[in-house]
Amino acid sequence: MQSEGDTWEGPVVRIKMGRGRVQLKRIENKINRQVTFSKRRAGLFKKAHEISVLCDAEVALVVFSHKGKLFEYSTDSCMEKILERYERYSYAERQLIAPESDVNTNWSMEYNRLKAKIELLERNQRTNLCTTPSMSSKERRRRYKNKTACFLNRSRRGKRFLWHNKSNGTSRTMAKICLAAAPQQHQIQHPYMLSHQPSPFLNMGGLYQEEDPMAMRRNDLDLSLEPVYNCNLGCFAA
Amino acid sequence: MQSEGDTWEGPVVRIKMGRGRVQLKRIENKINRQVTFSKRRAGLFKKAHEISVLCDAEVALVVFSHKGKLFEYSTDSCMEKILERYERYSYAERQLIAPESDVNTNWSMEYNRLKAKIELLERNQRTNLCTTPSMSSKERRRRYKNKTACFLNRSRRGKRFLWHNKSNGTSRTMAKICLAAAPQQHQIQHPYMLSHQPSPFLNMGGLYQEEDPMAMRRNDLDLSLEPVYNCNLGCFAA
DNA sequence: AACTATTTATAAGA
DNA sequence: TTCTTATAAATAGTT
Repeated sequence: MQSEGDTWEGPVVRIKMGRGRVQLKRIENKINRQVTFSKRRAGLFKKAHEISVLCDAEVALVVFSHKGKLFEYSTDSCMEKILERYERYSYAERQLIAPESDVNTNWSMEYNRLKAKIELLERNQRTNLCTTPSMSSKERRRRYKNKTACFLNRSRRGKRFLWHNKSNGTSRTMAKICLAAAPQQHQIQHPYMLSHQPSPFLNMGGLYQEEDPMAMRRNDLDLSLEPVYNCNLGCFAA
Repeated sequence: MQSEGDTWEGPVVRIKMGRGRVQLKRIENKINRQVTFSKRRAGLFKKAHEISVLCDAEVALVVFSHKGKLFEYSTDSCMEKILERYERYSYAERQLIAPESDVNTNWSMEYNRLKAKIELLERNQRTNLCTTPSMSSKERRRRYKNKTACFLNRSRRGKRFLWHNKSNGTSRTMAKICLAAAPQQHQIQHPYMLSHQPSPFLNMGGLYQEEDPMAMRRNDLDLSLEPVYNCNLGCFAA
């Protein structure tokens, strides 16, 4: 793309980077969009990592490409924990904002009761990781997932993950990895620094299309109440 | 901080930006850390927004400052939806990783039952926005917050959020807002572009301290496999 | 909050 | 994809 002369009036909707100029709007050219996505994604992840380290912040970053490929980054505390913390925060936030609203005390109480119960169940589940024989295949799979999740969580909780960069023969310690899963490829790569050297990991065929609108429903909000707001949520503690 | 001469060997752990040089490690000076956090956060959010627009990507970014203040950014599709999508991906992923596991069906069933119930209750809550008269002030505040969140979410889900930049008299269309909740302040601001013009929104007292060390644990390894593999995960669709 | 000296990020092009 | 390069953007240290 050639620059269109030297005029440059810069409303917020325009940005200029490197050579040429770009409008802050969707890049129509598929190839360019893909290239830009790769470059900027790497830059974004790098920035996320830097701020987390320099400023001791907790960061969770989720990116879905236009094609539905997932890329994620999170600080040591792990994605799930950060998202849980986020939910808790949002929850508390919402509560704070709407301090006067009273009507259904009953279901409100019940609501809390269920939450507390769920908290317990979740813990239990993490500990036992088991399912009953009468469950449906779907349910079974869900259980399975949970189990795996626990396993992963445990791994995450441990020391950092060591990844060997085969490209140059050196090994680097990376706290985070960027896992990209797509119809035709699945790779683990360093979201920053090593972003130019993706390491093939899994490669599976198949197409995934998000077609069921209900499938978009949230995993029930995972309002895991946890200790962070111990003062406010103490009542929910198991 | 003065540059220490002109030598510059750049291992991965070092970065140089602007004047001076910086090691990619926690900034010990509290003031500097805070300033750097603000600047980089603005930059990070801006980048996140840019990639989402330019590449038509869906982005969710959650940042907790060292002090526990929350900052968030998400594309139009809204944070909750993106996180839901993320959960689904991760879920399918885990399923793929650990396809064999099953044992406690009973509590498992109960667990799901409760979840479904909560789902309903949550919807109900969003509709009614009420609290019981017997709740503590803290609890009341939490309810309140919830209410506002709902409002915000609704705004987000609708067309873009219009924000008037009073500084220059022009109005800009911003899809996202940055919601910062903290002990001493609560504000909504544009995470990018307008990051230097925070708009006071709410200001509430209260102290929030992240004291639980476990809450800081990291996740390393987020092996999210995602639904991209419909062949494998189609069965998980609701 | 501004101001810059510099470095980093990146759009094109190869 | 990956590298190179010209330039714009980001930002550390200052004011």
